[in-house]
Amino acid sequence: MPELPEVETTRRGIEPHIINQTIKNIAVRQRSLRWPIPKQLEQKARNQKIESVERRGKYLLLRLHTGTIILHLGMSGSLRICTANTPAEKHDHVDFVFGNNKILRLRDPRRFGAVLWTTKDPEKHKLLSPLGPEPLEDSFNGKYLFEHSRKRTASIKSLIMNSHIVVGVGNIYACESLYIAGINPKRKSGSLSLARCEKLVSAIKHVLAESIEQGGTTLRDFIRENGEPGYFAQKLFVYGRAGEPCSNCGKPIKQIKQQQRSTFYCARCQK
DNA sequence: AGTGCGGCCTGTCCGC
DNA sequence: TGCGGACAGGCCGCAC
Repeated sequence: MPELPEVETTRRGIEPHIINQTIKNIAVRQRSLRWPIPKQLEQKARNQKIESVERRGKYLLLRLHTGTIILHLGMSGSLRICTANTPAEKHDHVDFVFGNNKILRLRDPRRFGAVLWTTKDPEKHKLLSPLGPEPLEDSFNGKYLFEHSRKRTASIKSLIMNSHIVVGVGNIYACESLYIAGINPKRKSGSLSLARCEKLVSAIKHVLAESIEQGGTTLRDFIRENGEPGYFAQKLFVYGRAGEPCSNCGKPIKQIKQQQRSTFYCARCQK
């Protein structure tokens, strides 16, 4: 479910409630997520203070003095701030209970998400170390994308969704960025000119930044830490709009499959 | 090394 | 109503 804007919206939402707060208890109701929640997590993190709430790609990092809790929301995960009065529901797998009586509660029906623990620099963790640059930072630019797309035969859509190239771009924002840049999602990565790489990078930055401003995209079940939806869905040009007229040329938006994922695009405007 | 699939899960929706 | 199948904001770990 969540792409970078949804994860960043979540990060901003939870940070003020838990920063500098001490974890009094961790209640794990379901340990079997994408990987099992490590047994030592509760003991290692208990009575530790949250020193920072950071994001790297779609991972959230809760830094403690002795280590870091790594969270990933997978396809269906969400985090909410609540209190002990709020009864845990079916898919509420983990509660982090704080000294201020607030609870950070992880819900994840499909259990593609993860809760991990590392004592190293989290950037050196095996899941984080191969990640590409943050899309909103200057190191992700047209020249970078151009150089990393040379001689590649994979479609440009799969390239920008590859977290080893750039993090945070999921299925919705890949479709939207390619539409804004006027690039056909099926185009081979290696065939893009430098100018078109620059255009695509600008589109990615624009779409992600605007979605963060709107609190992310809620299609069905994404919720913020306070239970509110995000409002970017009303600004989507192509995602989920198969058959609707292209807002530029009026031709119906096409839906195809790439890498077993739906792609939405305009065959006239995207070449 | 790069590419493309299978698989992990549950919930929802659609057609019969 | 019930049932089967397709589909859903991700991404690792394999084969080739």
